[in-house]
Amino acid sequence: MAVGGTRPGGRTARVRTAVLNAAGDALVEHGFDRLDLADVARRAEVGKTTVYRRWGTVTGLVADLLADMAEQSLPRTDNGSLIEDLRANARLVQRTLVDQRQGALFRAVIVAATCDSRAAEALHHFYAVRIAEWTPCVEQAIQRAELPPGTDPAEVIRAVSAPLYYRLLLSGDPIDDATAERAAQAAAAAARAGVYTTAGDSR
Amino acid sequence: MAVGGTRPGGRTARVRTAVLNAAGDALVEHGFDRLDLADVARRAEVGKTTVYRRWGTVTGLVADLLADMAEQSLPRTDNGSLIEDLRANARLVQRTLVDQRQGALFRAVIVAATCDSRAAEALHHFYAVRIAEWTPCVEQAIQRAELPPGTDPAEVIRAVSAPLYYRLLLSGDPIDDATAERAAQAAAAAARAGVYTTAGDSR
DNA sequence: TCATTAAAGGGACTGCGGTTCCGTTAAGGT
DNA sequence: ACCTTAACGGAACCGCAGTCCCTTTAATGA
Repeated sequence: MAVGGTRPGGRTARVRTAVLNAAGDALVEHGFDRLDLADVARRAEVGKTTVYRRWGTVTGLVADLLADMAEQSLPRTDNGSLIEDLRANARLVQRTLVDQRQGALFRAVIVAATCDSRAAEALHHFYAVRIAEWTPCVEQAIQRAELPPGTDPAEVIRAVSAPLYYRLLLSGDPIDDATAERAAQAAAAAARAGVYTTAGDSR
Repeated sequence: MAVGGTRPGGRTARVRTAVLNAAGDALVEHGFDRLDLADVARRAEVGKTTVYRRWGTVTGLVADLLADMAEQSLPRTDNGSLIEDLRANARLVQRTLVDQRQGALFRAVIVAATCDSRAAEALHHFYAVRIAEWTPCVEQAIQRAELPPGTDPAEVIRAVSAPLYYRLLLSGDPIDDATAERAAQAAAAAARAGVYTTAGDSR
């Protein structure tokens, strides 16, 4: 007999992906604040009760959606030099944010994080992982003596993304190729100048 | 007789400030998604109907709140050198975002902008004005030959804020003095390296 | 001071997001 | 193949955010 234990079998998994996809669609169409769980259930061809039981709230659902997105992260490519690596990273982020669907999802997920602590935790984890994936390229640059020793790798990677997100969320300016290029160049210039060394400030 | 025309007299203005203050309090306490207009009305000691009639939606109210915030912007100080000016700017933004009330308000306003086009417009205008206030310090730096000619002033100022907002919204890392200092130094280093020149890239 | 009329107030009403209850389906162990 | 039970589904139900309607207040001009 089947005593205790969770049941991650076929149906449950199928429902989860269906609901997560539907939630993504609904978010892209209506945005975070107009998200109706009953509508998600309808799109997923799933009982409304199921959605409420398993996810409960909009932020809970979005948090799970984020966890799902985190699983399918593409590995970074090695491009030989710091600036090439940072450029590749900037382009990747740019493409993601500009993409109709992905951009809307990111906006929704960020919004959810400001409202709900679980979503916030998921988001912070997501970015911690993403950043960690790219830190090796900075470490390599330090070994190549492209950057001063003691440079904080994570800070360099974050510096590449920051201007792009600034445009996405605050200024509304387009996130074009030139923006990505500038973001990569700026991070590289600041890093070379020793701004991100943990020890101290070297002008 | 009083024919036509709006009536911006005492009571109306009094109601507006009362509601805006109450909305701010409620936002700080509950956050954007838990904002209830009836609750705002209660706090403002104003009829629920009035709030719905004049602002209609949560995003509408937040948009007006932002417009109100835009009016009371403090003028920038002149600190003699580029790095000192950027440092002052970074500190100002840092203080604002760290402040319990202001930080929550900014988060709410940014969230509203992702949901509602009017709020988005208000937000973009707000930052355009804020940025414009600080561009003179970059222009002065160009004249002093601290920066290469052709440097885009707005881009430099945005570069200072971007890492701070990144922490506020995405990573959740603390926005401390060191962060502000690094933001100012990084923007200055990138600008000196010619990253923000419109002409082209001077590595 | 008085007439006029924006604008605010109060309270009943309603549509819908979210919950509850209970019957049905299928995963998975034996 | 069969039994057990986690998980899903349908539908009635409920409370409250948002609307409507009508009354009251006070800003403004003559």
